[in-house]
Amino acid sequence: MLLDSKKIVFMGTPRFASEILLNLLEEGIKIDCVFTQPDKAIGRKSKLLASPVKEIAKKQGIEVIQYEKLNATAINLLRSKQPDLIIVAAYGIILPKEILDIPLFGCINVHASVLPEFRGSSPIHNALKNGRGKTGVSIMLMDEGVDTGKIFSQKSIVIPRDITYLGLEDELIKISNQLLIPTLEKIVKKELTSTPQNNEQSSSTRMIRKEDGKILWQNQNAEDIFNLYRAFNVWPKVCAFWKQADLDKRVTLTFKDYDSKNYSMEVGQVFERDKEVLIQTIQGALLLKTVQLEGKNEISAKDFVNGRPTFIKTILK
RNA sequence: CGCGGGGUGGAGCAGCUUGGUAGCUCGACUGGCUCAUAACCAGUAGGUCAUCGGUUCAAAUCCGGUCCCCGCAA
Repeated sequence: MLLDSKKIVFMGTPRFASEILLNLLEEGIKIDCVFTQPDKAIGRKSKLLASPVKEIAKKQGIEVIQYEKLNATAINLLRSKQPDLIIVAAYGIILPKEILDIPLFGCINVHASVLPEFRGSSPIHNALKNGRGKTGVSIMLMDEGVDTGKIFSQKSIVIPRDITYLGLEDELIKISNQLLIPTLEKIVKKELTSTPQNNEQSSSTRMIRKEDGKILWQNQNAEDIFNLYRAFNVWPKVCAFWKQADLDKRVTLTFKDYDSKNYSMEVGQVFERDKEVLIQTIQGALLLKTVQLEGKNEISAKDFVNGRPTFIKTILK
């Protein structure tokens, strides 16, 4: 394989990237070193947490390089490595032009959407949140814009209606892995042409914020909220507020499904039908699966209502 | 030492402020009713109240230490 003779650097941070890195290694591709974001202080004890990419690299004995941003030192370091190819997947740090110019075959990005749709940092979340029926992955040559480079190859899949973030991410990892090595081989053999993106059809996504998970009862219908749940199931999760003794307590919710029927209830009101716990929205009702009250564990809607019968009939905000 | 909530039969909660027989709903089991049931009726079992120590005639409850779970913030 021509790829074997190339010096490859990998850049990535979250699980989407680490699974791609792992697949490359399992397929016998040699990775010279890995760039990933610095360890982040996380949780109540502010423990430092290494990125999934770092975990994989460490296990495989690959050098790990961590910079907050790619400054002159980082650029010099990378230049000294003399890579032929840089593979980038969800790295989360902008690559300056000096970096893009280093490798002979360029910086190749694996992006989890069918570009030019959903450029930016949260393509998977946005495909779900917007209720898309299809999404996919794109492999492209990076340029100075955010996911604006010329496309080498793409593959799309159907999004099942009941899939949530983790499941969709798995599917996208799978097709990325199917697509990446053949694409790289063709790039190295110079057998592949790249096509520019149609900028007029582009859309962009930003980083997900904690408050994006808050349900807006007056603006979002049952389908919107269900899609929000599918997108943010892992993080930040969707939440609402339950007024108890004049205190607004945060409740984190998950749903089984939604019902497009309307019941004679107020928007945000909780009620029971056929042993299920439902919440009325401006259009349709949500079928509740689990509830987590702040400070407590996540439990099934049935158990929650059992211990707190006053939850029924209350109106969530 | 970032802020806060919590640990009570198998599950989810109440009781704690003002110490004095551990309670509710669900589940389990047994029996009954029923063509039948996830429904209904009657009954049974199941908890050293996270843990260690202190105060007290007496601690789930008050005080202190430890472990574990969770929300917020970063």
